[in-house]
Amino acid sequence: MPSYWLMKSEPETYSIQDLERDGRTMWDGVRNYQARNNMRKMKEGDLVLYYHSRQDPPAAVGQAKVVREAYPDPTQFDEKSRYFDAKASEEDPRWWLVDIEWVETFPSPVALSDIKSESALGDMVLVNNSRLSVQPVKKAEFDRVRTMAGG
DNA sequence: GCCAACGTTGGC
DNA sequence: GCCAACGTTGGC
Repeated sequence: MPSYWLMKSEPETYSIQDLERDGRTMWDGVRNYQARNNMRKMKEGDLVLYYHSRQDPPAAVGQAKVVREAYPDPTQFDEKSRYFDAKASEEDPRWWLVDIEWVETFPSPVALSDIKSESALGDMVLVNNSRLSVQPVKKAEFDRVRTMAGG
């Protein structure tokens, strides 16, 4: 049985349309331990709500699937990368990532305001800790958001 | 673009 | 190990 997650991205950086075009991507650049730890718990086949932050309105915009379990984020070793981390080494990586694959772009995105006004979604991490960029979601929450997205 | 909330760093 | 200073996130 898959687990469910929510991953945030600023659409200007990497949108659901970019993921749809690319098919799959490496979720690099996460530099928060809690978010990293969540990625390390992910299993192949887990499902992800794709969320656009810092857009108007912020919204859940689609669905993705974990296709490769956690491995070291190569950008932490790349001095030219903005994600370079001098304290990380190949022997002792700090940052991990997963690969995800596009599943669906929602026919109608579910705005944060709609999520907040849905009482069944009141316990979502999204509603209570707005900063965590990779977070667990309950199956019932995932299904509810999917239903609200129509189509 | 502002700024509150949160996370991290580093001096002590 | 505390906590002030700083940096980042992300809703508004």
